Amino acid sequence: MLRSSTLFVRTLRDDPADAEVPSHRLLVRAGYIRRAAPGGYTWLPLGWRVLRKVEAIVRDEMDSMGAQEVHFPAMLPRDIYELTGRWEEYGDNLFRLKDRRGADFLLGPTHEEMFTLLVKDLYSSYKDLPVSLYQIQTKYRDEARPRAGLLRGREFLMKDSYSFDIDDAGLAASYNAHRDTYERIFTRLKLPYVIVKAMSGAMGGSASEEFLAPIEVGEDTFVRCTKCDYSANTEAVTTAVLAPDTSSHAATAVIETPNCPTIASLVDFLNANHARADRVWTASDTLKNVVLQLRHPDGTTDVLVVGVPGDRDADIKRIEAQVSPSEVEPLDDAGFAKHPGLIRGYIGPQVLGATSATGIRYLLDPSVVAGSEWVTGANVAGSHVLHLVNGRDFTADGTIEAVEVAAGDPCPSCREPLEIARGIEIGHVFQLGRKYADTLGLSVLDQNGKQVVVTMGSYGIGVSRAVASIAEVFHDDLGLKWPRAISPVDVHIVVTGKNGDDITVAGEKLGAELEAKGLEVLIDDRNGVSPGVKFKDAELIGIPTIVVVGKSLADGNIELRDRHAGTNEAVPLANAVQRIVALVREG
RNA sequence: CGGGGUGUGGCGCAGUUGGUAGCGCGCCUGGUUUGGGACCAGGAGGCCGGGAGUUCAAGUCUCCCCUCCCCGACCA
Repeated sequence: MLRSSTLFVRTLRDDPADAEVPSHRLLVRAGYIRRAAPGGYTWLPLGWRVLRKVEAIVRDEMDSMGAQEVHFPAMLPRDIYELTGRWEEYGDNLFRLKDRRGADFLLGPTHEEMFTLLVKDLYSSYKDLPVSLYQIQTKYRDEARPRAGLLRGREFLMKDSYSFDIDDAGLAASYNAHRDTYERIFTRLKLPYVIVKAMSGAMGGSASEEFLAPIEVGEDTFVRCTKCDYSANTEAVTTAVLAPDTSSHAATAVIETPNCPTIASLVDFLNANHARADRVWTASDTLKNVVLQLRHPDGTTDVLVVGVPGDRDADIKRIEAQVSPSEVEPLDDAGFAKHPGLIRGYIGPQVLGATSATGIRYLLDPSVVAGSEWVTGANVAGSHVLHLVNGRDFTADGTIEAVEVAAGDPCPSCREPLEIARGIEIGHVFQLGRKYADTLGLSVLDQNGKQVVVTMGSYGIGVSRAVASIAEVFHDDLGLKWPRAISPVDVHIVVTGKNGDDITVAGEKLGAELEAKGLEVLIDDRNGVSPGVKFKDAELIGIPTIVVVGKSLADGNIELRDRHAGTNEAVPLANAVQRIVALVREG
């Protein structure tokens, strides 16, 4: 039985000044964690219990899916990470250190290399596969900006697992098994989640999905449909395919538009001097041509122009994800100087495209559908052109997802509006493919005696981050409200009596009886502490069931308080054990 | 890494034109209290983030560095 009188904890009456987000504030205030280093936290007894419970659930489900637990050192030698180039590639995010002989080591930020080499070390036949291995391990990343307490630290606890398969079908099966397991884990943790498509970037074609807990303080932005179950990382959203515009259009007409280098000035000018009969001109009638520079890995550069509706912004990150590994930036003045055909503020697609006069590559956002009509630059300073039709008057070299995704955009799956939300990344499943196996030489003999490169998946759950995420979901103004499965104890008994009186004796007896039934009990046995203080502490600490043994004992009752529901029920002392055990057992 | 803020007993804060640090909570002792963060009396506890400088004298002024928080960049 944990006793408040001796428990190593100190609750704080005031919020710590350096904590902003609720999980950080409350975990410190209720005595679960203390900051020990930049981006590093000490787990106090109550917090350590919660962390271990989360860990136990993760372990239980991983074992159930047939994954096997191993444990690597956190301190790893440089040479292995040289093999995959990640000693350099990781940059400043990698903690590097030297031993007494000057040899380089690192603190593992993730363990793909180690797992790959371990399997290579032990296995050499297709008969050994598939296999999934995992560990629950402290990870180190020298984050540029640790923030929000446990949500982004430089040292944190993570479950990482890796699957090894002989072929793509096997990888898909392992991936799905992990995905299903993650769903079970987060369900047991009571963490709400959405599974969003993530960009797989340079890895090429592999599936990757993130599990996001939809919480405002999260760092990841995603979209989800207001109607169907579509959701995706903002970078990975695909535009709903719209029907071509088949209406007839007037012939193009070049007009003088002095001093209209911006979309806003152009729209104002049009409404003042070329008013439409049916409605006013808006930014969405204009075609904006964004000039970008691609920087390729070999150091060469290219100019790319992207056409987007004038009321939308281009999302450089999203574009970059599609031209990876090239980097994307706006074309600078020097770049413009090399392309006199590009008249800033008056660029139109008539001079763009691989087969055009300039030869500059030109891609359209899919929202610029075939047959649609636009107002755009005439490639002459002070002139624009009306009624320019995609397909009739100009063509592009192709399409690229370019506009910044906005709330209200149509869902690619059902056309209903999308909404934008924030989330905490609590898990990630990723089909790695053969990247690491190729580089590190992990292959096995197949049934024909031929060497086959193994295909891998990697899967992560932030265990310490999950604790913070749960605290973000389950709290109120008074304090934390843990789900039963991960509460540090099952029951918090508050006795309001003095040492040795009937109330205290009854409280102690109840605690012992509950413990005998297998429940974990915290009893507030502090002498001389006023009931108000004990109630406040109990609410702050957030055990889901609070039992008050106090003045109602005179009527033979105890009080059963539900921290989640906020209810307070009088229960005869004689029935208390049975009631409380039933409550805890039903979860 | 850019921008903004911040740093003073365990926690929250004050500290004037430079004169050697104070309040509330918490903690200790004694007493009175005991159903919503009690009261009285007496105590303990601080290299004022660090370093260098200006000055007879620095929490306070100057310079450099660091921390933490927020926004952005970055983030398997």
